[in-house]
Order: sequence, then structure tokens, then C-alpha cells
Amino acid sequence: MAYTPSGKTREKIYDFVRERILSGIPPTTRDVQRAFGFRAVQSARQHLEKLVSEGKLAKVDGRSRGYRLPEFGKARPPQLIAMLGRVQAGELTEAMEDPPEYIMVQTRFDDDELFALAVEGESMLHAGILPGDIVIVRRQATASPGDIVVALVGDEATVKRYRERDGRVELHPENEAFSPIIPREDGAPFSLLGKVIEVRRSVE
Amino acid sequence: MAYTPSGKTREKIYDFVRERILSGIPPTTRDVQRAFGFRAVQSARQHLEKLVSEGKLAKVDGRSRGYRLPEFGKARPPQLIAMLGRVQAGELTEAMEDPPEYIMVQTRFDDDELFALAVEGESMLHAGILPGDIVIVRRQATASPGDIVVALVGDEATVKRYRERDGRVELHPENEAFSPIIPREDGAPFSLLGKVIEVRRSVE
DNA sequence: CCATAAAACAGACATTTGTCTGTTATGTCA
DNA sequence: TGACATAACAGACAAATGTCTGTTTTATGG
Repeated sequence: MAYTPSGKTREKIYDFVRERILSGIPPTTRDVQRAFGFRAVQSARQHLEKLVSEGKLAKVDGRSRGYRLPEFGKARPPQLIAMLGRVQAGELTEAMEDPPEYIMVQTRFDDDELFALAVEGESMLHAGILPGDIVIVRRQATASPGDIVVALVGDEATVKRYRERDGRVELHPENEAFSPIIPREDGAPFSLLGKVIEVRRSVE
Repeated sequence: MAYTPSGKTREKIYDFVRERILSGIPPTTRDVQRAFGFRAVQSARQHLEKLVSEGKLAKVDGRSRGYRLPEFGKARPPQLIAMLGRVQAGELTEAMEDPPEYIMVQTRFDDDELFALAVEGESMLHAGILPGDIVIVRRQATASPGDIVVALVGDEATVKRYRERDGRVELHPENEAFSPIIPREDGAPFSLLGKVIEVRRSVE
């Protein structure tokens, strides 16, 4: 490879490695060698080690594909959670779309206690939750007053704010056009699916 | 390792591999072997290959750490983008927090044309954007009417809806308590930083 | 209980990959 | 221009890792 000014190639190598790591798998030394047309492995290695000593990359010695992004060390690992869909026999089931949709999140919870859901109504408009928004939910059977929760009322999953009045559970919308749901009183079967921990909206 | 009923161990292996892939680096055959106490590499390999033929895992043959999640193939690769903060001399600069904050997103855009920003005011309340929300922004100098944009007005970055009236640009809040910003008219320096493509809110 | 499939084991080989020592060529800067 | 640092090259070794053939043990279903 042609000789390049100090640090120039290294920057490109950093970009390359970063890209690869984010795409899922760190490159090997020889991946870098080939990608940059080096005729010696050492050329790639030298740059990589320098990037490590500069703190721009982290590394696990001796292991294959041992290069990491330093940020990743501190950050919580990403989790892939399933988008749930239609309600079926009192249970939310995986959406029937052919390619099962997954969403990447980073939380302190286990990914098997999380699921995602597309919001349908406008009942939580004033809480900043719009139709089409994706809510990330942590499964739990209880909630504290003020929590935004997902509950199964009859056959439908709804997002509401959890309240208690006189020791009874109430599910409040945040939109004057809708009425609170007071379980037991109107005889509707009721079960708490979980608590909303994140809201996402794509506005492309 | 003790003999286990059909498919039992395989499930655990799948969970293990999945976990490792999401944490950043796929395991090696021998990683799996050790993790499950197999006394032969082949035991691990057999399970892994089976998972591949079942379609639960994908694989790049011959390469080290070649196991992938099939979803990843179709999905867009995750990107790490920087959280920007304070406004300085007309430019948004990286937030000064000690560990630079990054957010993981998946878009069709290049990560170097994206940045993230914490929303401060309440001016976009009715658009479902609350104080504290994180907006993901794509850098662009122009916008279409109806877009939600981030603009630098004076020394402050604001989120507003982009409108045009009589050929002039207007930045509209979505909250009656705030007034539209009409650049040029009131002489405020104005520059469009980009368009909001995603909104996120953590509600733990 | 038997036949069959699945799980686990044994041991080995080949490739990939990390690492090393030393050399040559090109930038950098006074 | 000359001294020095950096970039790139050469060739090799060793460890990590993927892969293979064959055998033994246990689960499974009639």
C-alpha cells in the first residue's frame, strides 16, 4: 500500500473497525489487512494496536476478533425484544407479520421480561403517546399510582395511567374524549400486563 | 456433561449464543463447549449446526465466531450516535458529560449525518414531544413543510414544526402558550440543523 | 424390550488468526 | 540535508478456532 501521511490511514482504519463492530462482528487483523490492501499483517496490526493505546479502541488480547468499542464497555449491552401484536385469548402473542419484528433497546432489565407494542388509540395523547408510537413494556403484575401501564381489558390491550381510588384500581386515559376504566365495576375482565418504560416514535 | 432430553440443552445453547451476539461478540465453538461443560468440541458444534439448520441461527462458514442472528441479516445494523448538548458559538457541541453519551439507533441514514438531542422546552407538547425527550435528528439544511426540525435560533437550539407562508420560513410550536418564530422578520440569526426522525422517552 | 434417534465423547487435522522479529521505505521537522 | 519517527513489508511461529471421522451412552416411541 502507498505510504500515507501520519495518522491518515489510521483514521480510516478506525472508521472501518467501528463500522464492522457496530454491524455485529469485529474484524480480524487480516480483515483489516485485506480491506486496506496491506501486504503485511503487521501493518494492520500496528495501526490497530496504536488505536488501542490511544484509547480509541479496546481489546481482548489473544482472542480472535478481540477489538471492541470502548463505549460498549460502560454502556449496557443492546437487547433485541419482540414486537407483540394482536390479542388472542387473553394473551398478547407475537405479531403475525412474516419477518418477526424486533426492536433494539438498552435497559437494566432482562430482555425476557420486556416486550414492545404499537399503540393504537389516542387515549394517551396528553401524555405524549400518539397512535403508532412504540411502547417498550416491562412485564409486571402490579404497578404504582402514576405509572403508565399496559392492561388487558376484555380482549384489548390498552395503554393507560394507573391510579388507585379508595383502594380500587382505575385506569385513566390522558384525553378528555375518553373515560377512565374502572375494573370490577363494569365487570370487564382485567389484567395488568406491564409497565411502560420507554416510548418511541418514528417520524420519517 | 449429563445427557439431557431432546432439544433441552439446545434451547439453552441458543439463549447463550443469542445473548453473546447481542453483547457484541459471537462465541466460538469452544466458548460454547466450556460454557456447557462438554468434554468434546463436537458436542457444542452439533448443537450449533442443528440450530443453523433449524434457521434459529445464521452462520458464516469457516470464519471464527461465525454465528449470527438471522434477524440481523435483514434488519438494519445498529448505529451508535452521539448525544449533543449545550449550544456554543452557533454550533452544537458534544455534551460535556464525562462519559460521552451514545444512543443506539437503527435507520437507513449514515450515522455521521445523525445526532441526538435532549428536548428542553414544552413548545412541542401537542406534537407529543415532552421536555426530557430525546430526539434523533438527521442533519440537513432544508426541510419540507410539516417536518419537525431542529433549528438554531440565536444561541439556542429549538424543536419546531417547519412551515412556509408566502415563501417565507416559519417555525411553529405546537402549544398555544408559545408563538411562532418568523426568522428575518425579527432579525434573529437562523439556521436549520436538521430534521427530527425519531423521538424517544424514558419513563422509568 | 427393542430399534432408532439424539446426545455426548474422543482424538485428530486444517485453517484462521494473533503475535513476533527484523528490515525497508517514506514522511516530518529542524 | 540529515536525524528521527512513522508507515509499510517479509516471513515465520504459535495459539485459537473450525471441522472431521468414528465411538459410546442415553433418550424416545412403539
